[in-house]
Amino acid sequence: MNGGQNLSRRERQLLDIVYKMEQASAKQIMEALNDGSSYSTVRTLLRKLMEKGHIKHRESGLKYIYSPVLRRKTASKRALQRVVSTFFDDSPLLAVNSLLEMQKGGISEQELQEIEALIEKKKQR
Amino acid sequence: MNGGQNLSRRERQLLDIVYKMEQASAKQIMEALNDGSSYSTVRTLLRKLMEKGHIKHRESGLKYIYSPVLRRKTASKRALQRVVSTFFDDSPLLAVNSLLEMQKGGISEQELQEIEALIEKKKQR
DNA sequence: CGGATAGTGTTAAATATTTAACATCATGTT
DNA sequence: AACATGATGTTAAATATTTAACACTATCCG
Repeated sequence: MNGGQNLSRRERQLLDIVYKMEQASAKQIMEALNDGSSYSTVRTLLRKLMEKGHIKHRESGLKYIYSPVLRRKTASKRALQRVVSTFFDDSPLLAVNSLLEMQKGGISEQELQEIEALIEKKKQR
Repeated sequence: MNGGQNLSRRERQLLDIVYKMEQASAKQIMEALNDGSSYSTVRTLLRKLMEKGHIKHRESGLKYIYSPVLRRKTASKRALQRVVSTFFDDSPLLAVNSLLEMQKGGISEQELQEIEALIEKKKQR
């Protein structure tokens, strides 16, 4: 059996959906998956994610609404850290550079200015 | 059997190491893993990554040196895209913000200026 | 009530992953 | 030559993942 931290491929996939949606029922998650997975399958995976402590659920009427245990901010930092470590030699700068170049949902003039404002703010500390 | 794209947990772990190191022998990868995995185990995983088309090898004397098939830049963009999509509502701006706050290997005054320079450059297009 | 519907709980078979043993082959050394 | 060394090639057992069937429970509706 598996201690608790590592996630299988499918578990990771489901967990990412839960993070993305913030809150979702098993059915919504099944729909988000959008492969042919059965409802049973999805629920089995959700149960395992619960057992491993990655998600929790609350009852909403009859059904469960699932949500992540870690705050999104915490999880996102870890995810970014991993990418920065793997692909950018641990340099957030290089990662920022790559983000600036990102096509899809590219960064607008306006957003560039917001980033500059963030930087100015950060400099002052 | 598995078509070719999806990576198991362990395969992903190995592939990340290969991306990080750019080039490595099976032995180096085994050392980088730094759990008790046997040499055989590592090689089996490398073979699967080859079969799936994620890495290639060249012969160096007697042994193989493994390296990624995708250019690091391509792979890193995909990885960032995934994180931005999962955790930042598809907003690179929010991701940049998070990177600026990153503790480990924090961004120096100097680097902040470099980022500003990048932004200026980008604005001019 | 009685049946349809929409959910959960449990369990087990099918499949994939993970691990590593064992065989082999080339090279350098005594 | 004979042996140790350091690598690869092949194969199979152990384990984990993945899938889904089936049983069950509550609510809604005619």
